[in-house]
Amino acid sequence: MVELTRKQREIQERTREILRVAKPILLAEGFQALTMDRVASRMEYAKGTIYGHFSNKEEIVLALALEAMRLRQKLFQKAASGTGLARRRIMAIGMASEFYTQRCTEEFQVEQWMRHSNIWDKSSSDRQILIRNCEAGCMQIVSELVREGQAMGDLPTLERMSAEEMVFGLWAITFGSQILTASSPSLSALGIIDPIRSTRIHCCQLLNGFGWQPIHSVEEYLELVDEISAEYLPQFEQIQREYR
Amino acid sequence: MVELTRKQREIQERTREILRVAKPILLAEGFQALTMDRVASRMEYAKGTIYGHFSNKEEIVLALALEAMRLRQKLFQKAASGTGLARRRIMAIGMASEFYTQRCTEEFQVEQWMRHSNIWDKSSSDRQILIRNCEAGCMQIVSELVREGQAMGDLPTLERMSAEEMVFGLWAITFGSQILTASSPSLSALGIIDPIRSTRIHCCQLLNGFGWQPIHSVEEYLELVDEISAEYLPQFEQIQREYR
DNA sequence: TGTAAATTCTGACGGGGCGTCAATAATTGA
DNA sequence: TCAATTATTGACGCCCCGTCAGAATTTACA
Repeated sequence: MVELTRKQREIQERTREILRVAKPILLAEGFQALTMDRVASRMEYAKGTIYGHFSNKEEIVLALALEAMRLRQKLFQKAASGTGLARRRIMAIGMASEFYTQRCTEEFQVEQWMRHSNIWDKSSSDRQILIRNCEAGCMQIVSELVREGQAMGDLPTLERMSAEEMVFGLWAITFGSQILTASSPSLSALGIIDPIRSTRIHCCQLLNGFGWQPIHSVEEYLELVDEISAEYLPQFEQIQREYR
Repeated sequence: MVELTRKQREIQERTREILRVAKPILLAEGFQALTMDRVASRMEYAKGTIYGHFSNKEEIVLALALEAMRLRQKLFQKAASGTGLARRRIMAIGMASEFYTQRCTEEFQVEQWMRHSNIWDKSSSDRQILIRNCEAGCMQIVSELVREGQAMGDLPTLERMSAEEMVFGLWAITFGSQILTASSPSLSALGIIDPIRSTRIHCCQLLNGFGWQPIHSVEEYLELVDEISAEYLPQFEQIQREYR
């Protein structure tokens, strides 16, 4: 690693400070409210200085998103490195994902901002690549578990369906649920009282559908989920604390 | 219905014209590029006149989105009113949804813009309600089929899980897949070669997981899907033509 | 320590979009 | 025909973006 001069360290620290200032603005008042002038005046620096760190406000959002995704990846790693059969550890990843959405609300929100095409398209491809890599990292953690399940004989391999494609199903179901939950405030008016419970059940049924042993009844599964949840919660909270 | 004066009809026609002008701008160049000045100058009207129809550009997007969702709803209705058991008709709705994403690309995209919180939050609650109602309408079409399946004894009812909550699973999986497909250009780099096929399989496995008779093997299911697809395609295309 | 070069910081500026509203034009109705 | 009503216009004030010439500060070296 290259030695950094005091100046360089100061600049790096300021980059972090910009993100610290920008985050609450973005989260509390939305992307419109996040203006470079505002960030600058809150930091008591001139606007030009901020532009020295981020060439537009979209870059700030992507930088925040990368931090957020790193946290997600750590939670996934922790879940994947737990005990038990592959299916149990896949479930733990489900819990990690739930924890992230529920307890790291702000990070989850930032990830949503990142996906907005206005924002994504205006930021540099360097930063986009970093994020894609992180996404691929998360994906890989899960698909390794699927491969493990297949290798152990717990999960029948399907003709022309890779581990990644199976993960795609779980990803879609949790991601879809989360987006719908976040963007349809009237979900309960539509008859969906407890979307988290529903999502858990759907994941279970999907895994059952694929014949992943041990098959669980919904009741068993929900109990098991609570058990796993209790087991990992302290570890997830630890990771969250370290991140702040 | 109230009689409209010539003037009123002209105004209504102009509202439609605004949407016609705005749509390609939004789709080809994004929300940034959609400016009131631009719409006005293309229509050879003053900006103020446009503001007489839509009080901001977000409203234009929501108006476009409502049109799009009406089309979706019609496709769903057609699928739901087809022949066969409830499970077959649910599959037809899957095909409708696929058709919409694949062949009504523009409408699907507009729906995505609508979901952006910047846009959603800035438009009037009147329009939001119209959209919510349309969404609820789509939901209801599907949940009726679930109830029918339960009533016929093909689908076991689950303790504390409503028809709507089951639909939520299908909705999440298709919606999630579609968003991921649309927003992750690198999906094939992640190992997901054919996301549509994957999504079909996941839906099948979810329904299998819930024990919805007749249970299909993946192979059977994929063949059946092709058959259903061929059956409905002309009808879907007809609806699409009427809409344009 | 003094000073010239290099680096960092500043904020005024041009460009552009938003939404408004007083003024103007067109239409209606008596 | 003409006053009242309704529709249309576009200049205006406001705000934000991203830049860049010049001021301020730091560094390097005699």
